[in-house]
Amino acid sequence: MLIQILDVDYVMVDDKPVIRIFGKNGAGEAVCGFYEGFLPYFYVAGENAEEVLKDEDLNFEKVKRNIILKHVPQDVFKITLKDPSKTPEIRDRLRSKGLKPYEADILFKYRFMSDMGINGMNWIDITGPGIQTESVSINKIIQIKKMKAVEKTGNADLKTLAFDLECVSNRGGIPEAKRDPIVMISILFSHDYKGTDRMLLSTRSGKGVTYFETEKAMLETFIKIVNDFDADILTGYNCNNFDFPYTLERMRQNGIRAIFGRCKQKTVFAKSIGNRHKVYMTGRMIVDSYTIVKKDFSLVRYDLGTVAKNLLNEEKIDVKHSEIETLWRGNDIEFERLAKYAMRDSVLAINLLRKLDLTSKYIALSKISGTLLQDTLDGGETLRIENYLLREFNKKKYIFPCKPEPEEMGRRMREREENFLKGGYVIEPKKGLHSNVVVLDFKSMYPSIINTFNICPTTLTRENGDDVIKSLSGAMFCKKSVKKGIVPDVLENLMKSRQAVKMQMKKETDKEIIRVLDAQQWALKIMANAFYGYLGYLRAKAYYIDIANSVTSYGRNLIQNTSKSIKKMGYEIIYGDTDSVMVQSKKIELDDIEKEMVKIVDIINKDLEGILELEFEKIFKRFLPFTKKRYVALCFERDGDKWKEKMEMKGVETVRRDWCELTSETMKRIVEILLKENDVKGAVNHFKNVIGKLMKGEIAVQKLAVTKSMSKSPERYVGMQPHIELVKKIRKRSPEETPGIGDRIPYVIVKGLGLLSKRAEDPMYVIEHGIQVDSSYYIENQLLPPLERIFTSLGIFKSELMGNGKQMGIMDAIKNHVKAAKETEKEKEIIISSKEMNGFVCSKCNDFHRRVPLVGVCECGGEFLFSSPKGTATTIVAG
DNA sequence: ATGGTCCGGGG
DNA sequence: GTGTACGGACCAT
Repeated sequence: MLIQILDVDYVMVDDKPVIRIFGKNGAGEAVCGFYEGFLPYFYVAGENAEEVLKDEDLNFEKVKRNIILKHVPQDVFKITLKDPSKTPEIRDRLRSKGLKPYEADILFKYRFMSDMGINGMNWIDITGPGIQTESVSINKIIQIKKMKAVEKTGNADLKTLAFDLECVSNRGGIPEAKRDPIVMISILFSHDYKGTDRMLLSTRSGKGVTYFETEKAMLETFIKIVNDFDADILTGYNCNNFDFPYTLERMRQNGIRAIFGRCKQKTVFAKSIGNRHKVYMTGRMIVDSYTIVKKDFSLVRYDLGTVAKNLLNEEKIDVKHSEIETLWRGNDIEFERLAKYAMRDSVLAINLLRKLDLTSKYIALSKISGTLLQDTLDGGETLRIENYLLREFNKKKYIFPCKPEPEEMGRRMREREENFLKGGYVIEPKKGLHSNVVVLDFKSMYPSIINTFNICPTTLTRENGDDVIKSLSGAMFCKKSVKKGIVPDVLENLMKSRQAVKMQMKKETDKEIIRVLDAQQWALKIMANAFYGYLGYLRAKAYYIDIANSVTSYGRNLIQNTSKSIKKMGYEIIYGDTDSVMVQSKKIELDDIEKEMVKIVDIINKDLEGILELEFEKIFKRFLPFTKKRYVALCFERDGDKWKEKMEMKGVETVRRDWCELTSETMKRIVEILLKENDVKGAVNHFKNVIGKLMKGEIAVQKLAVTKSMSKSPERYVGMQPHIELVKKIRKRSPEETPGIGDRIPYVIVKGLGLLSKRAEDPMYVIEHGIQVDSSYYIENQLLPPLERIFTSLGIFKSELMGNGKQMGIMDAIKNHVKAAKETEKEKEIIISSKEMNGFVCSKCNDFHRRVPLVGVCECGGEFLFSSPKGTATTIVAG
């Protein structure tokens, strides 16, 4: 029978481990395969290992294996035991006698999967008799006699259950699982469950609600539903860190065993690490939409409301957290609103998963690396690389080192301090707004370097000789002809596979298959690119600083040489970073530019070694660099016989948590005017225009609001913060509207005297009462900081931006100051001095203000002086 | 620059 | 479970 592997674990039966493979067959049925007779083992180097462990019931076998830094097979012991859980103890005994264990920290399930050549989410063909057992909640159980991996592209039909909790705390703030009960559980099913796709469990009765007298009864039913529906995936929004740990704790409080995985003996449990949790469940997977969205999409905020609106264009039901208790205790209509709210959250969680197809990429990563999907989702790159490398090492009779122990970590850290890891080479960008700049980059630079120069832990050698290549940073590696490295080989395969998948995609017409293939080629790229980082990661099992440094030194050399050659051909280099150079074209039409550059690329490529290859990547019709690693560009990329246009921003955020909409909007528009319209004056005018509108009060108040959340009661805040001061204000004037702990509070800064925080106001209140917002604040603190950087790179200073009629006190002062300086051609110094200026001091009362407290004069009526960091006021502001 | 702390998401 | 460990923004010396 063919099954797709969802999870693997083992249990001890009669003192022997039995591996259990949880999967799904093509018909969408859950299947479990039992595999007996596989025993845990590991290796140790050192003659007296047998002597050290003579009292243990172990099997010793003397074998020859390859190890890193030795170039002939070594004698080692293969130690086989019966119980996987005994390994750490035996491993540590060996270590305490100075012996070096290998592969002694590999989870038993991964030992098995690696040896059998089976991967997470891949298909296997298992054959054997069917058996009956009460240990798992699955009907189809096969005693595996034969097993083999099978190539199959598609995925089994997976059942998903989304859930969401509501609980009330009578003390305000986040409910405490030890104390506050769950009052509602909403559930949404991906597949029909008893004629419905949703259920709402609650300890209060109402319309459309399944009522329970006690929380205990409700939780027991929840368990029953999960098991009955037999979900493959459980999801929720932030369920890893809230819903699961909370549910599990409530089950504990109620004396219920959390048996809702596919093993009837193992409970679902959560381990807490700080305020973070990791949830373990056998046979099913937990996919938290929040975790993935946060990783895969760039948004300002990640609350479910924002996420649903931006990514799905679906609305969350608007219930403030502080309202939940009121609604729960309220009348029927209020209760119904809470019920709808609860249900919607489950709907959104599952919609995120399905409509955004959040799992495909991770499934592809699992298939390639071998890691189980759950671990691919929870763990990082290191886990995937090590899982993959273990298999590749073993194929070549290499044994893999263990995780570094504290002593080794110490050594690595000291070594790194003396001989630190150097990165890529960055060419200083040429200032200004450029047109027709071409990006040439090295195709998979680091993987190609590793492959070309045979850089690998298995080729690293300390003995010089004819068959050795000395890298630019001084490390030595065996020549390919003598010994091909495992990592170089693996990378070549990954890159070749990716090309093959891309070719296949071009021929394919089925949308669903194209989607899977696209995820696959993406995952192959991700895996290939992760190797360099892995080899330089301090905690990696196969970390060697020489290796990481060799890779980057070749990279720097390549980019420098390439840049030099292109200059020799008579072209100007505008910018370059690590694996790319940006060249000034002499043509104007996109097609001409491409032809011109392809010629250059061909010349460069003739002299490159191995699989290294420079590529024409794209054209920046307009290119505006600010500093190293920060630029905006209007980019044209080839798309068949057409050109695809897009805006590209590197290191420049157009949205930030603490910026109001006006700032983001203005920034986007100005970048657009500069890049698309190539109109510097137009950009300046737009900026002036926005400022003009702002000062005339023509900007919608909502666009000026910044939202922050209140995590504790206002009294407990030590410093002064605008949104907290606003809460205090609201409490005084309309206590019934006071926001609660955890609520998000939007505010705008209004005109008036006194501290900034004291001038925070509710946007709605501002509109209703026609209060004026503090335009100076918005100019100085919201608009100028990000935009000034852009304009400065074009040689336009604050003075020019702020000029034009309107008297603005402080602004005018700066303007005059800059003007005076300009006359003596000393703009640069001004930029520096205005950067160093960190506040204002009143000339009369000596009061220090970090920000301009509006209208340019101090509260006492005195004028301001700029103040430098050292505290000395330097420049007098003219009134 | 570097180091520590706080907070996110959820209710 | 052959456990193993967040990450970015922001402040403070």
